[in-house]
Amino acid sequence: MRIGELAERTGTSRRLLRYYEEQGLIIASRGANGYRDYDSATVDRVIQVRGLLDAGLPTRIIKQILPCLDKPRAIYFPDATPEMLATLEEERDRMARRAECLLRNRDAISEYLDAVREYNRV
Amino acid sequence: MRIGELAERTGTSRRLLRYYEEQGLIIASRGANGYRDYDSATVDRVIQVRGLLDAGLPTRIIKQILPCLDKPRAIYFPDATPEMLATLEEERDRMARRAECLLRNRDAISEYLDAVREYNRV
DNA sequence: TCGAACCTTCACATACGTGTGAAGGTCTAC
DNA sequence: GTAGACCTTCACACGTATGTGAAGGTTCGA
Repeated sequence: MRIGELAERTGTSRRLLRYYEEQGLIIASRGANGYRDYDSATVDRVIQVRGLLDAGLPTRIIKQILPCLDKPRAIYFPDATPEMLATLEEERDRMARRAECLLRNRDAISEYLDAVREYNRV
Repeated sequence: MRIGELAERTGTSRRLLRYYEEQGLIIASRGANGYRDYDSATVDRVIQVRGLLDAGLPTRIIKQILPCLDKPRAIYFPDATPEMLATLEEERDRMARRAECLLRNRDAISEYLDAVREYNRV
């Protein structure tokens, strides 16, 4: 698949797809003419990357957690240094805290909306 | 409380506290000398704002959801226009999606870490 | 064979959160 | 009264994710 199709299927501009590649978040092989050629699994990968970016993670961190997300495990574990594992744990906890924060505030909004609806009903 | 104390109690630079005020996220009264004077509740407010910023929300959105977060309700509901309510619902759902994404990826990281530990144990 | 629609790289631009420093006013303690 | 610690506004700068456009090569259908 070429970049135009990937862009359409992920709702992402070509510019950003090239940027994600530059940041090491996706990879593309090249045809004889230099055009990028994407594996169909890249669609899910891009969607996942966008979700994480939208959740506030910078590309630098996303790149670090991507190896965890491949199923089945493509990476052989000996590659994982203790520092990498520590970073991952830290980042995992950070994500949990972010999620908690979001859910707490989501609940507050819901509660507020309920109160407003109640008010308007009377 | 003046800006220095608030900065220390929230772990936030003075520069950012002024920025948050400029963005309408916190308010400060002014002493006769022009110094900002903060209510003690501002500490929690700043911490909440930082959590939301860290979770990827821009100040523009945070400003919109802040009225939901005051307890007890300081805002009288008639102020809430239908458009505001729609925006809030939308943003609430967006936050839920972000949280989901984070939790899903947190789980994937945990799983990966478990697998690595298992590998290293053998 | 020509034009449209795709692709390439390169580069400049913007919004946003944040850092930093200048130039100057205020307060407190010695 | 002066030194130091606080405050003020203003402005320039940076990193990151993104937009946009130029200049040019490729592919494909009429």
